Amino acid sequence: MANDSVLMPFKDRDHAHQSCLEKALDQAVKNCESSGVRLTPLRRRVLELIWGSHMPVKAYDLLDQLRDEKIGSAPPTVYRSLDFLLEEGLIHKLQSLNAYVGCGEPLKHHTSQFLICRDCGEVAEMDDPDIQQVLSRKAESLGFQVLDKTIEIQGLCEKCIAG
Amino acid sequence: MANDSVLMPFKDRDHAHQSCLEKALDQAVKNCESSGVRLTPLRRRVLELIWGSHMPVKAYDLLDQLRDEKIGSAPPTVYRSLDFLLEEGLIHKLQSLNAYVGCGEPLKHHTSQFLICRDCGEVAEMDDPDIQQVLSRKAESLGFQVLDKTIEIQGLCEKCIAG
DNA sequence: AATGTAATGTTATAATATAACAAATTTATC
DNA sequence: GATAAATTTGTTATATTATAACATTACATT
Ligand SMILES: [Zn+2]
Ligand SMILES: [Zn+2]
Ligand SMILES: [Zn+2]
Ligand SMILES: [Zn+2]
Repeated sequence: MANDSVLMPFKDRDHAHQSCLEKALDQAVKNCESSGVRLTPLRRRVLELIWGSHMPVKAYDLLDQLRDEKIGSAPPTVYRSLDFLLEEGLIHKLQSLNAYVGCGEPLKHHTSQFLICRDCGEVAEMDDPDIQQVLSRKAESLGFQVLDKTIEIQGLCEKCIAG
Repeated sequence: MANDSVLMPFKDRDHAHQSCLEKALDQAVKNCESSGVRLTPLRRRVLELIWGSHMPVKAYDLLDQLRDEKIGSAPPTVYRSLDFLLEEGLIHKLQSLNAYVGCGEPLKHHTSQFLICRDCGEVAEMDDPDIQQVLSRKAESLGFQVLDKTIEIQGLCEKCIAG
């Protein structure tokens, strides 16, 4: 079973996360250069903080961390950065958690489907053509024009089931 | 194409909504009787207010209406009723809107997929086996145990496209 | 350097939701 | 029916998530 559709799988706790972080930042730099937008130090730092793990991060937790570092200080600081990163497709918002995760494939804009583990809190990101197709077909058959999709599956990841 | 999977389609503005409301309340009474739980006047009224239309309703709008009627008065009043109605499967929460809609098929608990029109604000509810299956299969192929699904498609309904 | 635009700072407030405890109501038991 | 237990609702306070409005700073263009 080819799983190209999994953009960001569940990760082992001891995986080399530094490379996830570096890859994400490299891609963000490229992405912003080619879009002609500015990945300022603040925006870059917010992205780094979000990529601190594969768990969704809350806006006010980001704010606390920024305050510790004497960067920014008020909600608009972090929400503006989040808006920027969302618009550039560098992060996603999980509507069912009011939290944010780094995008596993930021080079092209796309919609995703998320698997959210209720035990370990990690998130996996997919962009599965079969899922997209069945939803698109269904909407089309009802004369509905799709503009955006929110698809978030909550449950238990393989490792947490294994115990 | 048989569309049993559509539990609550988009409705014409001039449809006989009274019958939607009565059906929903009748089913709620039956549902609660068979579950041995109490559909108190407050809970019943909140359900009625939610069924005032096919548009999602916000918690604080419900609270304002209850205050006008001198029923309840504080956030916990409405949130408790919402929790009750959610647990009984009589309403659903739309995570992408922080708003609530009546369930189109409350006699059995189920997950749904929602189509949300950004123009008219109406919501259609589906429980489509093809959608459920493709998601379940995908999750299963990744060793993920599904506990809950959030599937909300935003776009334009047929009538709004027609203009 | 002067000007215009974009980004960030700052203060205040809006919108959504829950905690904790008291009072009232309903149900169960004697 | 009186009493006790459990459920529901009331009440006050607070937590959490997000935006509005306007001032200041940094950057880019001329
Ligand atoms: Zn990693
Ligand atoms: Zn897990
Ligand atoms: Zn109706
Ligand atoms: Zn519409």
